[in-house]
Amino acid sequence: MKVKEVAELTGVSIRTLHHYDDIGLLRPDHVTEAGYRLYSNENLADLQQILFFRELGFSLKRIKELLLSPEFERVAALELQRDMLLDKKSQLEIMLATIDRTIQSERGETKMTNEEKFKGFDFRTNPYEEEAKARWGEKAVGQTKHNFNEEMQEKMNRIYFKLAELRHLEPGSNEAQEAIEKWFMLLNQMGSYSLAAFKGLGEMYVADERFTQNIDQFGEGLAVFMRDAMSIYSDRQV
Amino acid sequence: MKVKEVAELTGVSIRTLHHYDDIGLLRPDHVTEAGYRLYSNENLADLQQILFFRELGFSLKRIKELLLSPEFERVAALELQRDMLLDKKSQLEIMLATIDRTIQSERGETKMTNEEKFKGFDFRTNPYEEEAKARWGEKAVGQTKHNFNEEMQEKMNRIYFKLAELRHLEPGSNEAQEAIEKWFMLLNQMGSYSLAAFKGLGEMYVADERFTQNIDQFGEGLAVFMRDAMSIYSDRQV
DNA sequence: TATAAATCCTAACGTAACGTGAGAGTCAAC
DNA sequence: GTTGACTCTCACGTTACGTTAGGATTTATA
Repeated sequence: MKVKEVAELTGVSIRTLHHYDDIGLLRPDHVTEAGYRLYSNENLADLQQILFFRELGFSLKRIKELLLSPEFERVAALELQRDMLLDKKSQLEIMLATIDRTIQSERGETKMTNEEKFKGFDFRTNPYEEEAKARWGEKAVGQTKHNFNEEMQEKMNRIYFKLAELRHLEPGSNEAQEAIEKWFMLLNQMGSYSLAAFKGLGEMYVADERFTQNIDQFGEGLAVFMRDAMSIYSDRQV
Repeated sequence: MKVKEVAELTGVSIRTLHHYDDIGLLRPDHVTEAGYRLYSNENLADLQQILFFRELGFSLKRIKELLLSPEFERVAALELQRDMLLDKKSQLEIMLATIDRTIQSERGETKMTNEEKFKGFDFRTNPYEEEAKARWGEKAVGQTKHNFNEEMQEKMNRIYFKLAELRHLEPGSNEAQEAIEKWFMLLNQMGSYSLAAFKGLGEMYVADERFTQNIDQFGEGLAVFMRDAMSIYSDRQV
C-alpha cells in the first residue's frame, strides 16, 4: 500500500506517515527505486499499535521505545491498551457526571464545590506509564481492498440513485427499508456512527444554510425528504 | 485564588495559566500591585469550560472565539459538551471492540480486514466543530483540510444530483435505499453522525420551511421520500 | 525582626508533533 | 506524449505549552 491508501484507511495524514518514517517509528517495509513508501500488513499492525498508544497519551518517543523493546508482545500490549481504554471510559463517565452536576448548579438547583467542578480533569501524569514500564522495561528497552474509498464511493452512488428512484414508495416498504439498511451498514463500515452524532447532523442542516443551498441545487424538496427520512429513521431506532 | 491553588485544583500547570492569560483566553479578575494573578470563582467556571472544550479537541483560538461570542450561553455549552462526551464514549467503545477483535485475530481465532483494525480511529476532522459553528457562529470555515473538504463537496454534489434524479422511485426500493445509504456514509466520513442526529435532520427538514422550500425546488416529495426511507431503515436497525 | 523558604513575576528560548507550501520526480491513462 | 493524480524531499511555520534564568514578593520560622 502506498501512502495515500494508508492515510485514507487509517485516518492519519500523509505527513504523519512521513514523520513517523523520519523519526524511525514506522519504517515502510518496502521502498521503490523512486523512493515511494510501500506499507505491508505488518506495518499496518504496527500503526494500529502506535495509534492506540498515542490515543492513550504516550509520546512518540516512548512508543518507539515500547515497540522496539525485545520483551514487547503484541497481545499483552493489546490487553494493556484495553485496560487503559476502560480507565479512560470511566474517566469520561466522571466528566459526564461533573457536567450534569454543573448544569444543575448553573440552574441554581444545586451547589458545587470548586473541587467537584474539576473532577475527571486530572491529566497531570500518564497513569499508564507505570504499568507499561513494569511490562516492557525502563527507558530504551529499548489484505485489503484495492481502493477502499472508490469502492465505497460507487456503492454510495448506487444507493443514492436507488433512493431517488424509490422516493414514491412507502418509506416503510421492504424495498425502502432494505435500501436504508444497506446504506446504514455501509456508513457503519466507513467509520463509526452514533445516533447522537446523527441527530447533531440534522440540527446542523437546520442551522447551516450552506447545507440547505447545496442540497437544493439538486432538486426541490430533497432537503425536506432527507430530513424526514432521517427523522423517521432515528425515531424507530429507539 | 493564586496560580498555584488553581493549578492544584484543576490539574493544569502554572505555565498553562500564564499562557491562557497571555493569549487572552483566561484573564484573572484581579491582579495585585505586585502583578500576582488572582482568580475568581467566575474565572474557575470559565476554566472549566475551556478544559471541556480542550478535551474535545478544540483549539485555544476557537475556544476563545466561542467564549467571547455574544450568543454563548453556559448551559447550552454544557449540554453540547455532554453530547460530545457521549459520542466520545461510544467511540471508545468501538475502539474497545476493535481491540478485543484484534486480540482474537492475533491468537488466530478470527480474521480481520484492515479496515476493521482501524475502527474508532478516525480523527480526520473535529466532528463537533460543525455543531458548535451552528450554535455559536462561523469563523472556522477554513479550518478543516482544504483538499478533503473540496473532495467531499464534489462527492456530495454528485449524490444530491442522483437523489434528485431518483425521486420518482419508491423510497423503499433498493435503488433509493442504496442512494440514501451512500449519502449517509459520506456524511459519516465528513464528521461523525449518529442515527439520532440523522433523525434530527429529518425533523428539521419538516419543521423549517426554508429547508422544505429548498428541497422542493428539486422535486416534490423528495423530502418525504427520504425521511420515510430513513425512518424505516432506522427502525429496522434495532 | 531578620532571614530563609516558598511562591510569584516576566522574558525568552526549547520542544513535540505535525501543517503547509515549494519545487521536482513518477506513474497510469487517455 | 502529455495531462493529472500521486509521490518525493527540503524547510520553514504553528500550536500549546515546557523549561530554565533572573529577580521580586509574600509567608514561615528563628
